[in-house]
Parts: sequence; C-alpha cells; structure tokens
Amino acid sequence: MPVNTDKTDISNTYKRKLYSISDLSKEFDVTTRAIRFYEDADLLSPLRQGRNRYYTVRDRTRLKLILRGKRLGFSLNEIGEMFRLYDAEPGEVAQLNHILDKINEKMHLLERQLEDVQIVMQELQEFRQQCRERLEQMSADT
Amino acid sequence: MPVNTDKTDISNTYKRKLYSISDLSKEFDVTTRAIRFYEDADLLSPLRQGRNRYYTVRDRTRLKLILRGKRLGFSLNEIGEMFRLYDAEPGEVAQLNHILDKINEKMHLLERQLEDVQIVMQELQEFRQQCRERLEQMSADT
DNA sequence: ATTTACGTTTACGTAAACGTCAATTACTTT
DNA sequence: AAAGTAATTGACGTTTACGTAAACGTAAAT
Repeated sequence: MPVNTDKTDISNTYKRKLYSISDLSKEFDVTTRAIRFYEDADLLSPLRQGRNRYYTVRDRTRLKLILRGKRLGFSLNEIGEMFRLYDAEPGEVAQLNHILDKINEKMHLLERQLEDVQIVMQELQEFRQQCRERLEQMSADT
Repeated sequence: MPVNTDKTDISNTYKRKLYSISDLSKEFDVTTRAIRFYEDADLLSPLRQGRNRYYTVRDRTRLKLILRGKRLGFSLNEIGEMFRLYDAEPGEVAQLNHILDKINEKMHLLERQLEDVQIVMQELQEFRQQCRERLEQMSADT
C-alpha cells in the first residue's frame, strides 16, 4: 500500500516507508479533507514532493493517535497539546515538572472517563437484560 | 437546595422534590443556557409554573446522564437516541429486537472506548515514568 | 419605592471540525 | 492527443453546542 515510485528523491531517502494521502484515508477511513485539516492544525507535517504530500510512518502513527484522541472526545487542540508535551525537549526541571503536571491532569480525566464508561456499560447491560426478559415473557404469552 | 415555596400548586404536587434551574446549574456546574439548550433538544422537559421552569428528580437524573454522555464524547443527538430507547414502550417483538440491536451497537462503541482509554492511560504512564527518570538523572548531575 | 436576585424569551454570534464545491496540475492509460 | 485518475489550493457552507447580550417579568430585601 505504501507509495513507491523509485525515481523520486523522497522515496529513496525514506525508502518504502511513505504513504500517500489516500493510502491513509483508506486505511483509517477518514477523508483527505480531514487529514489536510489536521495538518492545518499542526498535528501532522508530511513531506512534500512538489505540491504532493507524503506521509512517513511517524505521520501515520500520529494520525492513529489523533483518531484515538477524537474517539475519546478530545479536541484537536487538546491532542495538539499532548503532542507538544511528547515532543518537548525537557531542558529544565521546571519544564519537566510542568509536563508531569499536565500528564497527571490528563490521567485524572481518563480515570473519570474510565468510570463513566464502566457505569454506562453496566446500565446498558441491565437494560439489555430487561429487554430480554420482556422478550421471553412475550414468547410465553403465545 | 430544592425550591420550596409552599403556596404553589406545583410544589404541593411534587412536594420538596423540585429544583430551580440555578440549583441544577450550580450542582452540576453547567450554565443555565446549556440547561435550556438541552430542553430545546428535547432532552429535558421541566414542569412550568407560569414561565418558570421546575425540575423533578427525574430531570436531575437526566441531566446527570446528559453530562456523562457528553464526557464520553456522545453528541446530544446520540444521547437523545438513548433516552428514546429507554422510554420506548416496547409493544412488539420487532421493536424490542431493534432496541436490543441499538444497545449492542452502543456496547461495541463503549468497548472500543474502554480499550482506547486503557491504551492511552498506559502510554501516559510510560511517558510519566520517562519524565521521572529524566528528573532523577538531572538531580544526580548536580 | 427601588435595588437586587433570579428568571424568562428572542436573537445574533462563535469556535470547532470538517463538507463541498471549483478551478487547477500532473501523471497514466487508452 | 484525449481522457481518466489522483492530487492540489482556495474559499465558502454547515452542523453542533452553546455564549452573549438585550429587553423584560416577578419577588424578596433594603
């Protein structure tokens, strides 16, 4: 699936590890419009061969992270913030502590989300159970 | 905190179990604007005393469910759909089976979300660990 | 009697996250 | 050479979920 036209400089440099925008679009089932939008939001920065975009393995991973973040209800801004934390050169102690604070913040959010998911799943299970019992009752009423 | 002005019909009927819009606003930390918006979206239907809204325990529960749904990244429409499933009079077998399908659909979504949360939490833990190690290293470099 | 607090409706504004054209460019296939 | 396919850059449109006044009503407190 990766693009590989051997004559380009770019594919010699990053041999066999480049994806076109439609490769990623198909693989992850997002529109190319969305992918370009993520670039506008500085979440992706694909290579360029002329006007065309070529995505490295790292870009692909990032896209996967973006989509996972979105499924969790994070905004693109929040996702960007997490990326910047990851990429930050932690020069100073203060900087590192700041990053740790941010991580803990996100962790708290996720812990709450974990609770929420579990609660709703349990409620749905109970509701499903009720539906099934109702169904059995109805088939007994023949 | 519940509203209780004994002279109103409404509070005699639903004795001591009514909340004003600001009661709920404060308790759940949402704006009154948002609460009214949820009503517009048919997610809430408070009682009326003249022009004023009064919320029952059921409304309060619904609001809690709305906010939980939102934290999970559901749209108000999706939340509404779940409410309608809950409230549906399951007259026929076909109807019940349809509800069961919908429940299973939501369950799959939540299962995926559970995975996602766990993955991201693990990644964050690893990242946090790295930060801590880096910090220790730096304090060793004094 | 008039602030003050809380509520209402109406209506326009806005940020986020794309969708949807339209008008090109570039390569490939027929 | 013409047609098709996949990419590009604008640029405007759309939906969701409220925010933000404006203008008003009602009741309690000073």
